[in-house]
Amino acid sequence: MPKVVDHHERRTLIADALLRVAARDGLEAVSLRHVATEAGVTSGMVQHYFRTKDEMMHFALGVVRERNEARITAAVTRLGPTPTPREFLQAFLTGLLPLDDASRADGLVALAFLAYAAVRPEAGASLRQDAPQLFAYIADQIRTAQAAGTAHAGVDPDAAATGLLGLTEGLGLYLLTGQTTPETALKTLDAHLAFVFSAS
Amino acid sequence: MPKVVDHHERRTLIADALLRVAARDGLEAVSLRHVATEAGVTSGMVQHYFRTKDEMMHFALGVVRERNEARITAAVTRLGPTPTPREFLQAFLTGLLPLDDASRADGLVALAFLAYAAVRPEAGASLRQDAPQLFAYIADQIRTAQAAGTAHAGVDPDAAATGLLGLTEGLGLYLLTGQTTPETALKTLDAHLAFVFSAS
DNA sequence: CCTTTTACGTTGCAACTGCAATGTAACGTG
DNA sequence: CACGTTACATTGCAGTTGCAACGTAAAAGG
Repeated sequence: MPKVVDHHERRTLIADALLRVAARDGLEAVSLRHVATEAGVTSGMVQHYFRTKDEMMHFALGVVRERNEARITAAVTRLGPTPTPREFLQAFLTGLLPLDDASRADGLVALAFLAYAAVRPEAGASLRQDAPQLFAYIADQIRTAQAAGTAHAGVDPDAAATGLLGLTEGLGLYLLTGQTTPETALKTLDAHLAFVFSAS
Repeated sequence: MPKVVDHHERRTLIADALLRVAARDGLEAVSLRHVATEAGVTSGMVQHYFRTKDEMMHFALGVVRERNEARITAAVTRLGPTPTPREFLQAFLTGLLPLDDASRADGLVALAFLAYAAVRPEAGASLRQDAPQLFAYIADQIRTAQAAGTAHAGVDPDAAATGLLGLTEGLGLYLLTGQTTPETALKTLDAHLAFVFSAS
């Protein structure tokens, strides 16, 4: 085995360059040569690590997902060991929002990929795969709170979970397009949480 | 003045072809020649009615907005003369959701344009321009309901308006990506309306 | 040392892109 | 019936695209 290099590291390096290009100029500006120059390598090297452009795109999509996941787990672990369901959800959903520059850039890319995947079923599947568990998990949090008496018993956990996630997604969109401010978004999210959970 | 043709009609014809291409293959598949063949005309004609591709894009974006607007006003006028704020909002927000095939196609295109505009500030402005009035209008509906005693007095009308619109947008996204069903989306929207308004 | 495998770099190509340029036919107007 | 304006169609061009083909250097294994 000659000239050993960390394949995954190289691929991530290239994918990072791709994401920078996408965040700056949009996904349609992503070409082999653009990504290569952005990464400071030759286009031949890009071709060496990704046999096709679609393969590169797919890998980059995975990187975005990983980063988002990392952001959320970071926000949640910052909470401490035993958060209440409401605290947990508040941190979780806030972690989903593009509030700082880094997550904003990722959000823009994610938006571009969403449109990209909307007309490419096979790429869309990769986005959809973990959604059901997410819904179920959030619904469970609400059920737990209901059992503990800290959430209103009247609300349907599943509908509430969909509502919370959908609202977060929508607020994220508004943030990305500049139709609202971080303060308003956070306030709105809190207001919705107040609908689901009992006083404070 | 020779050979009189309805300019606007031709442009709409071309824009419609563009939207079909965009809905089927994504915005990046939109090229002069693709649009021309889809419309069944020559690329020369497309160039005749749009001096540049950006001009064509911008026009098509306007068509999408108009169609959306028409859909909403249709849903609202279907209500009858004196709807309650809740009925009105229910119809309004439901009209925003991509529930049938036609609005779904438009929604996909709108999503693509959103990503497109996210990295093109001048195009983004065209999307943002009517948002503030929309927010204010919805907030006013809630205020009216509060004055009439049909909405909970405790809720902040502005936050609730942002919440309703954001949720609708998020649900629309979930519908487009197939992460939820129309039934669930409508149920979730209803549940959120129930948070804001007093018992049905 | 020598061979084989890997890691690139370079070049080239066919396809496509937006767009300018140029042509032609038709129609209303003087 | 000219004639100028408008409505297209055709062609061409420079730039970009994804990708294949080929080349070279280096390092591990025999």
